[in-house]
Amino acid sequence: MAQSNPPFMSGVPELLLLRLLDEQEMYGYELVRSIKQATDDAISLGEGVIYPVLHSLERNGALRSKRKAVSGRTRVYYSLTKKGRDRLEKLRGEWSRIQGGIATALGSAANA
Amino acid sequence: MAQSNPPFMSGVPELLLLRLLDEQEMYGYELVRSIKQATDDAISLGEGVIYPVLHSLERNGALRSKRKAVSGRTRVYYSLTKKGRDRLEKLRGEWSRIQGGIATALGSAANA
DNA sequence: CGACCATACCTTGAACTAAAAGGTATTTCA
DNA sequence: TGAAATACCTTTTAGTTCAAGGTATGGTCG
Repeated sequence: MAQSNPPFMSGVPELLLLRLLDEQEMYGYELVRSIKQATDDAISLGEGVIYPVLHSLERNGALRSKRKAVSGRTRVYYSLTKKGRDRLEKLRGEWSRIQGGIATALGSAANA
Repeated sequence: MAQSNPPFMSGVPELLLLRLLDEQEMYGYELVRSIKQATDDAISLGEGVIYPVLHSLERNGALRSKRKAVSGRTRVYYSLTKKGRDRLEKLRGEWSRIQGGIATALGSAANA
């Protein structure tokens, strides 16, 4: 019946986002720049990635949002819930696993 | 006109494959198991991924292939060309960059 | 011998993700 | 006033991976 697992290394945008929000609440537009900056320009995710992820995380109860009006503009600030912190730890673990696997393959790899 | 860059962390299957072939020539079916093993089961790529990558790398001149008949069965062994080794180094660098970026974001990240 | 599983190649189709671009609205600054 | 930046959001397109199917030979076990 062809139900597909997610690609083996997705979840990184979600991971970065949760990591940053775990430290301080932020709004979407801000996260776009923050991610770029926090990764030393290695990763740059557009709004077309960020907003959908924020919305889906909120739907799942991993994030909570509150609107703030700042100088006439509306910002939607997101912060982690308990569920969000759990999710962060889970993704962190998954990432460490695949990152480690790749490192092993690239490094010693051989001598087999 | 909407020409899209590849997703920010693709190229990993290609990287693993080149890395293994750099050490010894192998055939597709063998690579499927090798990748799983070399990454400590962290990454498991199916034949549907491996074969197309092999073919496209060969088309680009990064791999060279030779058929061998082993006990009545035909195997297609692949090995790296100069171009393939260059490509390997390039991908290695790219990977190190994004991997590093993520590590930075996950680690210190904050205290900002 | 017949059935079945492993080996070995390959392709197709569906699912999922990310990239790019477009759309609305307000503020700031030249 | 007019352009650029802020801030939200969605839609379209493209690209990758996953799952499964399709062919064929060889070995194993009842």
